This record gives sequence, structure tokens and C-alpha cells, in this order.
Amino acid sequence: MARVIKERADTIAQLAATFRTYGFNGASLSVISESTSLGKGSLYNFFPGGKDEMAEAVLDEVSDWFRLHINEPLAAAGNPAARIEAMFTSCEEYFSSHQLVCLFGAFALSHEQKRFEAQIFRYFDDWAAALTTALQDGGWPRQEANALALDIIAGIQGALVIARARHNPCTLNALLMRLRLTIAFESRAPFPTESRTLS
Amino acid sequence: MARVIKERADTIAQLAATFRTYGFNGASLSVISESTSLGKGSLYNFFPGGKDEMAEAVLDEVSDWFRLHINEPLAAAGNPAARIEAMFTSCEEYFSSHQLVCLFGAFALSHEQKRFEAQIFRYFDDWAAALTTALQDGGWPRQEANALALDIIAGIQGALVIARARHNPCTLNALLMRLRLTIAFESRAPFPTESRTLS
DNA sequence: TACGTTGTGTACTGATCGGTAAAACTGTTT
DNA sequence: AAACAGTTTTACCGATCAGTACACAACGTA
Repeated sequence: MARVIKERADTIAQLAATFRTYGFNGASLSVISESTSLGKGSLYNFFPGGKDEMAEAVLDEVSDWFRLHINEPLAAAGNPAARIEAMFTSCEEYFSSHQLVCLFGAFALSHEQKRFEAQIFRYFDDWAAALTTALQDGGWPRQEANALALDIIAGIQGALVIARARHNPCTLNALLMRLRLTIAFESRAPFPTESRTLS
Repeated sequence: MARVIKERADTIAQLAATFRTYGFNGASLSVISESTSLGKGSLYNFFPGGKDEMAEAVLDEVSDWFRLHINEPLAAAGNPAARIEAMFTSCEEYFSSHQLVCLFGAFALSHEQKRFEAQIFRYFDDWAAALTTALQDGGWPRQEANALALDIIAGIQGALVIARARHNPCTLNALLMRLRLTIAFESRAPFPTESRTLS
């Protein structure tokens, strides 16, 4: 019999895909076992903590990806507008090729928010901090940049909800395009008047 | 023994709360039975189709509420800006008092998107249509109003994601406040230039 | 009072759940 | 080849799952 020996890291991408498709509760061990081509024994060998540890590992992997491809580029040196544009592009590519699901967003809306609260909080917090940095580098005052960063991240998450609801990947591109233009438009007035600040 | 005879309609609000808290998969029949104080016999008497029918009834109830309190006021006569402001206010109240969860949004991000696709699509489509009407009444050209309506609805859904992620209801208010100002700001220029339209 | 309808409580089913235990296999080291 | 750690298969556990069956209780009507 042809046995294939795997490592823990090899399974995480498939685990992530399974959680994205079925959710945490819907991804039963038998479903996971089939999608990873791994028996329960192997799964518990890699993840002694069971499903919780699998989900944690997946969230960590996603966090790492975002830190590397989104947050660090956002906070790095270079043209601020280009950095932000790169964020939008990367997000489009990432979510389009990952079932239009942000696991952190999906978990935040579900009962798993309780179990993974700290990781979820940190994911959005890190993202917001990096985007705030880029916006500040682009000339926005600290407080306004902070609020605008949250607006944009919320806009991206909302775009994913609507794109999924419509079962139409183009919706994501369209909504993100308009999100981009919102910044470009607002940034034409480098010093926002108080009428646009949060009371 | 004090038995309380209920009707099907009496249970739907509690069912909705249970689905919001635990999600579709997480809301097992025993959880539902406890939260509704109803035995399985009663539940299957009211909902012969089981959990699927319960969820469908809940989604229908939410749809009806939004049609009555959001969509119809949006599309009715009166000051367009006031109608839109009423939408924001109603949404704030509704979601703040409903665990910061929009069931349609949560289902859209989960595996239940498949099962309830039609209802989910219709919910957002009706909402977008009503909001588009209000925006057109406020002077926005049809196509721009249509796109802006989707922006706003996505913004609201995203705000719910972030508010849940932060476990902080005030975040919803803050994000919705800035969403409002975005419209107010953009509408100062009643005839948007092509630089703000979607390519 | 008697009767049908509707709602309720309890016990049960087979299937599946998450998780465990241990034998059998694999590749590496010695 | 012998020993070993890491991986995989298989069988199994008690608990819970969604759903069913059915006797029984409350109600409206007559």
C-alpha cells in the first residue's frame, strides 16, 4: 500500500480551506479527515488538542500571511499610496482565491468568537495599526487615520459578506475599487474639516 | 403541572436569538429545546421540517421586519436624507439589541449560504433597491446611487464584523456615524464627477 | 359531557460526533 | 540488523446528534 508521510505544516492549507467551506462546527473530523486524506490518528498526532488546535494553527497561519504580505508592506518605507494600493490588490487576490472568506471575519460573526477572541482581536488590531501608519505617512492626522483605517477594513469585510451573498466574485472587486476611490477622493483635502471627523 | 400552550410565532424570536448566538450548526436541537422551553415534540409540531424549517422561518421573520422598518420607509415619500438617517438609526437599534449579528450576513459567510442562498440574496437585494431609491430621490444618478447603496450596506455589514471582533458595541455606532458622514460629504456635490464613478 | 384538534412530554432510533488506544508500518540512526 | 521515533491504520468509546413515535394533556366546539 502506498503510504504518504506528511508533516503537520502540509495539512494546514487544507484545514484552512475546509474551515472556510464548512465553518468550524460544520467541519467534522470525518470531513477534515477526508479533505486532508489523513486518518483521525494522524490528525491527533499533529494536533493533540483536536479541532481547537487545528483552528488555532490555521488562524496563526493566516495571521502570519497577513503580517508578511499586508501589514509589514503597509508599515514599510515607500510611497504611502502605493503601499495602500498594494494592500487592496493583495486582499483581492487572497480572498478571491480563498472562497471569498476571511476566516477571522467569519469566526467573529459566529460562536467561535468566544473561543478565539484574542486572536481575532489581534488580527484586526494589527491590520488597523499598519494601515493607520500608511495613512499617517500619507498626510492624515493620527486620529483621523486611525478611524479611516477601521472604515476601510470594515469596508473590506463587508464587501466579502456582500460578494458571498451575491455569489459573485466581481462584487468584491467593484466594492474594493470604490473603497480605494473613497480614500483617493478624501485625500485630495489633506486637512479634513471637523465636519468629517467623528464627533 | 403548569403547562403553557404556545403558538409557532411565539418561538421565532427565541429561535432567532439562539441562531444568532450559536450559529446554525451550533444550535443543536437540545440547545434550541432549552432556549425555547419547548420539547422536541413541540418543536417538530411547529416545524415539521426540523432545523431547516426553523431557520427559514427565522429568516422570513427578519426579512419581514426589515421590509417593514427599513425598506418601506426608505422607499416611501418624504425627505430622502431623513429617510436614510432613519435607516441608520433603526439599524443601530436593531443590531445593538440583537447581539451585533445580522443573521443574513452571518449565514452568507458560513456554509448555510448554500442552503439559504435565495433568501440571503433577496434580503440584500431588496435592501439595496430601497436604499437606491432613497439616494436617487436625493439627487444621485441611478447608477451611482445603486453602487453607493451597495457600499453603504457592505459598510454596515463590515461594521458588524468589526464590532463583534472588538466585542464593543460602540464600534458599531462609530463606524455607522462615519458611514453617514461619507454620504453627507459626498452629497454636497450633487453631480459627482466621473473621477468618482466606477470605471 | 363528549369529541376532534392542537400542543406537549418522554422514550427511543440509527447515525455521527469528538476523542482515545494501541497495533502496524515507515524512515533514520546506529 | 536492531533499535527507535514518528506516522498511519483500525477499532473502539461514551456522548450527542437530528429526527420519530406515541401516549397524553389542554383547548374549542357542540
